[in-house]
Amino acid sequence: MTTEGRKGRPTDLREACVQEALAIIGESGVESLSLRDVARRLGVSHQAPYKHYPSRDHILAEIVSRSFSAFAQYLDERSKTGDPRGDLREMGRAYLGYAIAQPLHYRLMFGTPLPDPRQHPEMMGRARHTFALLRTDIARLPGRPAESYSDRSLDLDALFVWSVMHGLASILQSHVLKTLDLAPEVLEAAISHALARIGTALGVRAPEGEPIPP
Amino acid sequence: MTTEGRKGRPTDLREACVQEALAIIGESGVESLSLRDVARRLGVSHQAPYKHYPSRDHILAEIVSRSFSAFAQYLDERSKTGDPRGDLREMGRAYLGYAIAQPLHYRLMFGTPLPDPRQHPEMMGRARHTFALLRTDIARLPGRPAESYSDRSLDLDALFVWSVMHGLASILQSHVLKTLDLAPEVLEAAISHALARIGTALGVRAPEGEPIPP
DNA sequence: CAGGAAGGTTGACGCCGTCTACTTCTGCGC
DNA sequence: GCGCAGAAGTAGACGGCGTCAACCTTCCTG
Repeated sequence: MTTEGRKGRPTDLREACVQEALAIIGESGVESLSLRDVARRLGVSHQAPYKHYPSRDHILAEIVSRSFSAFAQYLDERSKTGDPRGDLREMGRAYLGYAIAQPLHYRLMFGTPLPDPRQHPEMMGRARHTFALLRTDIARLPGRPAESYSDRSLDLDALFVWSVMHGLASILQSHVLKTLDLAPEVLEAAISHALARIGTALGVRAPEGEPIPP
Repeated sequence: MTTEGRKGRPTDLREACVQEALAIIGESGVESLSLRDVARRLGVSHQAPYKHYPSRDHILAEIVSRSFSAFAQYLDERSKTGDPRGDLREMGRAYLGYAIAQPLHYRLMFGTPLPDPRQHPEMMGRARHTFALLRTDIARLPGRPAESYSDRSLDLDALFVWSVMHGLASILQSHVLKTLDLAPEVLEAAISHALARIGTALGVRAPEGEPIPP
């Protein structure tokens, strides 16, 4: 192994900076991330990180890139039911579960202005991959013969489904939500309800006797 | 009138600070807003704003509050068709239109961590008002007899519709979207498509011969 | 062995928010 | 008419930030 967990001057400072920055973001969010703090926590001078990253934006891009990787991997590892309807639902659950479990990392990916994307193609590749996962799951839904389902309709529906998930993920974490004084049961049921509504919107009928999946 | 448009030492510095800060946010976003810059642009010492606001967060809260007011007013002034389906669609259009026309103000309201909401109740009142507008429009939809439509279902559907709109608004402005290389027609049609899908999701059938409203 | 690059250090600059102390103006009670 | 309190504005300082520049080690290589 080439890195040490923490402290005692890491042998691989470049990697240690990323890890420490990830930890800081997970604790208190992107906006409170400072390279000086990273250096301080690593017991290293405030300029040391600059030997490995030209600027704060560059280390941020690296972190965003890894967040996308972790997110994509998480979505890929979701439980697969074999049933297209179930698969899409599990995808939605995985998406929202991640957003709620890692709110600061989620915000990092989708909630803050990113550094110039053209300079970080692999980060963008991960984003495309995630969208492709969603697109595939939707394409497999029953009642939608592939031949009558043009690419554009598919893109539009993927965009729609993504909007619901991203919107709900953002809203569930937003300060605004707390002032609405919604009943706790409403908040608990919000995800299942939204996923069921997505099913309805896409014309997928739940089998009889299965009103709303738990 | 008690304020001057710009320059020549405003008679009402408190108001002028808000206006200048709004302008800065509209130009370059919240994160680049600094009280020193505001003071500089107003030709006033860097401490002058602090005579009217205890901290940066307080002036920010004032601005967020006004953004909510403007947004709520905009939504209230949307065109009303008299038809519940059309009203909901126009509401969606107004919402997304505002988000796209004023991306930085929209991000200010929904995309950044807000100052402690409990200290700014009127700001929260505006947010509640907006949600109530949406709730009312949904309650009026046909095919949903009021008696069988419990408050919780209504809340859940309002949350769902809001998720779509907020999600789409965010995604259409996100850097991530640009890397997906979607066809321009897809992007143009995205809003209408999402609004139509909302209709389907809520069980509202479009009249025959009206596939997707323009 | 010379030399040079990679990696780390110290110091400085100009930004920022914020604290404190000083001035200037204004209105009000006496 | 006077004095004085308080509001409004100014000036300076502090620490934190990102970043630039200069310097020092260490170690690998031609």
